[in-house]
Amino acid sequence: MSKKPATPPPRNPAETRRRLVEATVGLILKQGYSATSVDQICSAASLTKGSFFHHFDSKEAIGLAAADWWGEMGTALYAAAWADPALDPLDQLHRFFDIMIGSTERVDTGPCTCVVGMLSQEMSGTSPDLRAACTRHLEDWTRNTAAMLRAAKEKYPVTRDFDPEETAWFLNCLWQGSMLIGKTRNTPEMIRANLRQARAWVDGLFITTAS
Amino acid sequence: MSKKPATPPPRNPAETRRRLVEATVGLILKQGYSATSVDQICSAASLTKGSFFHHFDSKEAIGLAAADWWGEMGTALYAAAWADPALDPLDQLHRFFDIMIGSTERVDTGPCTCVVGMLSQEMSGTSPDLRAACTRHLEDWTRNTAAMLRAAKEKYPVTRDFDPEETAWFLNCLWQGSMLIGKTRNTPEMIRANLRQARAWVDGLFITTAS
DNA sequence: CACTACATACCAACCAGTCCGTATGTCCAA
DNA sequence: TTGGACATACGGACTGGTTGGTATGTAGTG
Repeated sequence: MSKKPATPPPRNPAETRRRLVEATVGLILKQGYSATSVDQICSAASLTKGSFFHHFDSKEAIGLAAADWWGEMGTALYAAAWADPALDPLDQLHRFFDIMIGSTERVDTGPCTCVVGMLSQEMSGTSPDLRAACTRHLEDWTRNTAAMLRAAKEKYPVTRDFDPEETAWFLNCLWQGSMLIGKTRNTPEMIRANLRQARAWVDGLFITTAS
Repeated sequence: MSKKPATPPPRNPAETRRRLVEATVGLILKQGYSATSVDQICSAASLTKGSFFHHFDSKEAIGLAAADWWGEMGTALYAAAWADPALDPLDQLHRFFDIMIGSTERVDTGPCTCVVGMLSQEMSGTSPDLRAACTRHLEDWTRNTAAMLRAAKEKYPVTRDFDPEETAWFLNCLWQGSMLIGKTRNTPEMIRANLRQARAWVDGLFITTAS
């Protein structure tokens, strides 16, 4: 008989931290940041408050961590579209829309929603740090989207001039707004319809020999 | 000389109720619904909690009242665009965009934001009643927008077919998303750029002899 | 042993909501 | 015209529970 019990309390700080952040992300997606209490986070992560405040100085600190976690997850998700420079920029953009449409199909986690959008809406006015974190992630998203548009603009003739940066913000806002209003609806069908329209709009910017 | 003192304790329930609702609207716009306490509402309205709960059964009840107040204000604001059936539908749509652009110019009340968007984001997942109220107001907005698009579609030849309803939701989501992301930015310039792009997009749907 | 990772117990402030007292306006009868 | 009955409007103290955060203890680890 070994002295160690079968499942010794797994003393794993990195894993514990990850559990706390992921629990926070889940709660923010369900009920928002303000309505989420530290106690709820702790019980969702099967931990106590003492442990929580050992890993995070404040509730705001884990809000920042949740925003960053979400940003990294999003970057990884979208990487399939924009990370391959060999891919045709228009194909990149199509993959990009496919990924967004795909994220409306996971109904198990409730409606399609976004931690960064949630935090921007709730906390931009009261927490400069959270606001800055959201700004950063939104700018990352936009920068990558603008890069695809710019590359497509260089490769293909355009039907009318457009600013890739402005267009990227347009798409970002449409995406965030779709998730927001999508929460009030029973199906994600409207979100998908918006993405189809946006895709058609982007396609319409370029003249391709194929079509 | 009237018997009434110059400033009698203003026993005016309708006015009191209005003050409570408007204070709530202001606080929701600044810091969101969850982060707004009944005590804050009371002190903003210079009232006490006893009075508050005389007029409203719960915090949720004044949330509903705030949503409705906002919806009515919005309807009144947009009425200048869509209430005149004699107006050319494309002119209606242009006025519509002018009104939205105009509401980004009031910087005195902080960034351009929306009570219904706030409540949708924060409370759709936890309060069916608030969610229903938001759904209703968003559908009103979309219905009126779709009506303008439909009228324009009947009057002018179109460059490509489109569904007025779907397009209206597209515009609504863009508008909400613009206000959301606009909170993270220092100027409303991005919101205005989005509205300009949306206006150009709508214009591009129709063939007008003028252009 | 020193240090980290976590638990327990606790705090003052705050939360939504209740209770009750009081001031005010309304209606009706004398 | 007076005055009392009654409902409404509001003030203010209070409650049980929750909030974010702290102080302290203890067990595992190098």
